[in-house]
Amino acid sequence: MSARHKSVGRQKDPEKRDRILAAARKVFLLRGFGAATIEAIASEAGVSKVTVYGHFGTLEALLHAVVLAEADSINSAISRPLVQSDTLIEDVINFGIHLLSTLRERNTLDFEHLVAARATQQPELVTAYFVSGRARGMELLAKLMRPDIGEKAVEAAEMLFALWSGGDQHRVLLGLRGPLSDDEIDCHVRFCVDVIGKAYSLDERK
Amino acid sequence: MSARHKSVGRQKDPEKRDRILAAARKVFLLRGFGAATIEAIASEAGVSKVTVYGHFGTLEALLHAVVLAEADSINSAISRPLVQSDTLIEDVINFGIHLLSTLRERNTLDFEHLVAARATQQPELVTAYFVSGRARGMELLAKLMRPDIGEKAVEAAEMLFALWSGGDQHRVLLGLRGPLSDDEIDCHVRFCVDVIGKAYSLDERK
DNA sequence: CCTTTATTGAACGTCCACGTACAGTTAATA
DNA sequence: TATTAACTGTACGTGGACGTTCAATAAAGG
Repeated sequence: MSARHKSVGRQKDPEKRDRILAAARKVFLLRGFGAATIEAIASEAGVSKVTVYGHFGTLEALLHAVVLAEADSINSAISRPLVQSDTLIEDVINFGIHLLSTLRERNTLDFEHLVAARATQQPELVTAYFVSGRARGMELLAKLMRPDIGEKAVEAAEMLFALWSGGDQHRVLLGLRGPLSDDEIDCHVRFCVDVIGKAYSLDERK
Repeated sequence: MSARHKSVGRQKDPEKRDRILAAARKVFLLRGFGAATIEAIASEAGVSKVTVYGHFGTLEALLHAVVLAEADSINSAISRPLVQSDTLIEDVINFGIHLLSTLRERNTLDFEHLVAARATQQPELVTAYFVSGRARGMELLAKLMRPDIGEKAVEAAEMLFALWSGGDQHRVLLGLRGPLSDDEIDCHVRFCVDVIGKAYSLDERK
């Protein structure tokens, strides 16, 4: 009955799929998941409603696809090859600066909200977003510090992440203040590294 | 025209107001804001729809009221008079344990989600929740440490908060793992205090 | 060629929640 | 007592989005 008709008949247009995704992205961010409708997305994509149903079945599936794509993009932004500097500490600092610069972007913030809003109804979404975002970032950071502090690196990376994204950055996420300035990021990142450095005796040698 | 008819005619029944609030709380937590309807809340409260419109005008207003009430309750839970112990550090640790015990509760987590989900559409909600929750907690913690480290106390309190509620507690919030056990809380709280203690030379004297 | 699938545009019936209105009651004040 | 306003139950019209169907056209395979 339900055999795979792979190469029979017309193909689904991948370009339309992309247009739908882009439109969905736009609508979700603009109106939030609750107010987003398939019809609005179809119209925004310049595509018929039936086509949307054909590519993705439901709003949830659409959101899932959108978030996955974006998580990937954000993630690869974070893990972009870092400039190697003289000391390990400088490397860590650069990583932090780069991370916070990404986290303060309007786009990133909006996506965090979008995902958080669905935490109860679509837990897999959160998992996917977290795993391909934060989790990979932490791994990278830990790898960076491992030469110096060994197995404690994972723990230290987690603490650094917590410090970096807590405090004022958390306020930014909640919309309680505007995005951190470059100076604030630099200052905050270094300060946190200092704190963790003392606790884990990260030192200056390379 | 629009004079205040304060004491003319029947009064709005405060008990019904409470029933509506309780019902709204239940419905919001159960179905999320997006799927909550005034009719469902009215029926859950055993009250006519018109009465709900009379007490609160909109769903948003209802959510606002519900969140304010809950934030107050959570907040007063956090700032409950602490057991005085021998050392300042023990006091701080007790505060942290108490805080994390509150944060891991299903109820608290659900409310954080509810608020986060509305961050874009109802920013005032986030502000209110944060101010009467986190912010007061931090003040208290800072006050606790001020005798020892003076003006740095605010900064230190913020760092501690970040460390405490980051890492695994953050995973709990995202639904990536079950709530922290008592042991985990105890251990984590002490460890964080240790880290911050080293950076700010919190010491054992009282 | 023929068959199968994708896509469109429009139309469909359904459902659900909205916000309001009405007539009748219950409770407060003056 | 008369007045004013809070309530109830019910009903109404409206609008929005759902998910599906249909006939027609376009693209891909055998």
